[in-house]
Amino acid sequence: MDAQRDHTTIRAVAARAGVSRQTVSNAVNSPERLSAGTLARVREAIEELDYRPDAAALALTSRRSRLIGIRIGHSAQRHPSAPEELLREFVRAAARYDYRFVIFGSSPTDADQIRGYGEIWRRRAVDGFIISDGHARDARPRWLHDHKVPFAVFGRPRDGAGDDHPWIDVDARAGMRLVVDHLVARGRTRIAFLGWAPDAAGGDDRAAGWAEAMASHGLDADVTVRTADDSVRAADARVEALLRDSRPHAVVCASDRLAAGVVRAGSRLGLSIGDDVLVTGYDDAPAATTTIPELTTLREPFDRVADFLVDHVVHAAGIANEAPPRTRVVEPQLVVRESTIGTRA
Amino acid sequence: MDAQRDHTTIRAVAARAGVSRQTVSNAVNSPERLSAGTLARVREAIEELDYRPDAAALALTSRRSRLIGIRIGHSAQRHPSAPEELLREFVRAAARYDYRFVIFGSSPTDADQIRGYGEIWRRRAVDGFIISDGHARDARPRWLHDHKVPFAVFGRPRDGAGDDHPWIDVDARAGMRLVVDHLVARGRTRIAFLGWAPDAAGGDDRAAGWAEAMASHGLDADVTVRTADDSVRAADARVEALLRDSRPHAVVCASDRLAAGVVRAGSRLGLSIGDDVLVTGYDDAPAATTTIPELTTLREPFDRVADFLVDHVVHAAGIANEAPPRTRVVEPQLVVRESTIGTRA
DNA sequence: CTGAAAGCGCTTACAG
DNA sequence: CTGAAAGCGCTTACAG
Repeated sequence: MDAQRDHTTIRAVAARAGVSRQTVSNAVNSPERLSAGTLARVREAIEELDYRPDAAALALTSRRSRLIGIRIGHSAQRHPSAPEELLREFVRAAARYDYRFVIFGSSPTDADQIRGYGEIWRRRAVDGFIISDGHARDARPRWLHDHKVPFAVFGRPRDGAGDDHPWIDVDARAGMRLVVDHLVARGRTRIAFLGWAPDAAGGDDRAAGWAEAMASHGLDADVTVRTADDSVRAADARVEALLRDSRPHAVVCASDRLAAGVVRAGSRLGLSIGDDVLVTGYDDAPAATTTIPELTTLREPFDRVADFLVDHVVHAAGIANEAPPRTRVVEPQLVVRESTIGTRA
Repeated sequence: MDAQRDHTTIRAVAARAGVSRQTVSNAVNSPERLSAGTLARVREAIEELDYRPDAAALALTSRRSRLIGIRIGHSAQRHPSAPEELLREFVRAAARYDYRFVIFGSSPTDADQIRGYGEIWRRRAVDGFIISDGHARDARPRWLHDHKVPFAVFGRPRDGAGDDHPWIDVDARAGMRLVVDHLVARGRTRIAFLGWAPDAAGGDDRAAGWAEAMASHGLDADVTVRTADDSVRAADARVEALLRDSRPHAVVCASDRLAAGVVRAGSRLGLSIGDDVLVTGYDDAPAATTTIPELTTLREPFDRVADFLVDHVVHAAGIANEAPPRTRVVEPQLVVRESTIGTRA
């Protein structure tokens, strides 16, 4: 049962090398203090015994767990709080500092999550948190800030909330401009928008971006439909009348799942998606490549997002690294597929 | 920078309650040893100061991190090593014991992963591991077993590998029987199978299960197609000839993505999926509900899988809980959707 | 350059 | 019932 018995400790290495424990510690942390001979001897012992410093002891003395906390589960918005692809980038980014991620669950409400942060923080089980699903009227940043917990947020503060914490966001407006420009270049002018019910979440930037881009081309931005949730089924049901009555040349969607619903509804109505009507998604989620035709969409640069967020938390935890700027906005990338250029292209 | 300064320690609680530090420890761990009065006083102090024992100190004295390691990323098979839904269940299951998960990355090769396990284990950064993507000729269980690391595997050992470690698996054969029975009940007899190239991964059980179920109905199991990878595109390309030449009544697929490819190809050929030809998937992944029509599929009981695996690791780490049986096989559940009953149903 | 001392925050025996 | 002692595995000053 007690599988933890036979770990090599610093004591064993010291005995093997014929030095004191402090000298072994110095060999690991301040090798320049040792004579070449001693250093070589200690290193050999470390090698032979395959010694690694104990994580708990290290955390206790350094007051640093080398762990970052992140919640997984549904978010207050319609997306998972941390899609797998993003999680993967977090792990990669943290590994640059020999940090790892601890995942925990909780309900999507801010209050429950704050309780969770508090519980973990009081135990000093992590060095900080990343909030991967920042939203409007978000109570979490303030709490973390007030409690002096290192953290950084994916998603900009809204409703005039202060910029008193680090955040990074994707410029959805710039993304929507790419989309609309692309559709206009394909000769479409009657371009509708399908989004979620307004609620100050990220979706509103997507809607606003579409409207702005339309205006910049001198086009009317008056055909808009909203669904209650981010589901294929809801989009399908909600968009059918639009497709039939307004006869748009293209439908710009706030997500790939919504776009998949448009593809469904359009196909059922006998429209050729990518020819009769162009459809675009957002996120480059798995749904973008399971439809017929595949979806033109916008991909967020998760790698840069993860680097930024991890850099901040690690820095706030006292690890020496270049202090990143307090905030940053990055642009999504247009991924062109059949849903806007047709299958015969 | 040093945000970690103002944590409440056991010393502060002791001072506040006017007792020694051990007495505070006893109040937390062995309350029955204290007199009612002292206990109340200590508890009040804990409450007022919002004290929680330090995780690192606890880990150091108890030799238990209350952390389980799991790798995320691509697997040697065609699936992600731990889809988000499964990860969520892991987190829930671990929380029952006040355990959490640490995630780390690595390439999909066994050798790299073993290196990773070793690195983490030597530091005693976790109490054990869960392998969520056990496969044939899997070198990881042996290594972990030989090094006395607590672990449990999702996926049964193959190639006559010993049952010397805990594992749980989903009975794909039983699942395929449900699928074939369902199709036969819908009056179909010419039932084809679309799977992956044989490679001793889990996919082979799915193929074998289909063949067995066919035989049990006295049906020929001779129409089979294999793709190189688990992609919609590959399935689409690969299945077109089958659909055209063999004219099956139904296509049973080894995954939802493959099934989505069949839906694509079938629709392009003018076949009505769910009527002319029935299609089934496997996994109840997001892809299952983004196709038109939505896919009948098999869902694996991730909740029971997670409970089993966590119970084992936690038990091996010395936490008192009921020792689960060494191995277990659970059955998937048939989820019937339009792809086998038509949209007019 | 190397090691004896003290301490990180806690727990487990063990006296009193 | 309560507290003084020793220790978990390490590191950081600080003597020598």
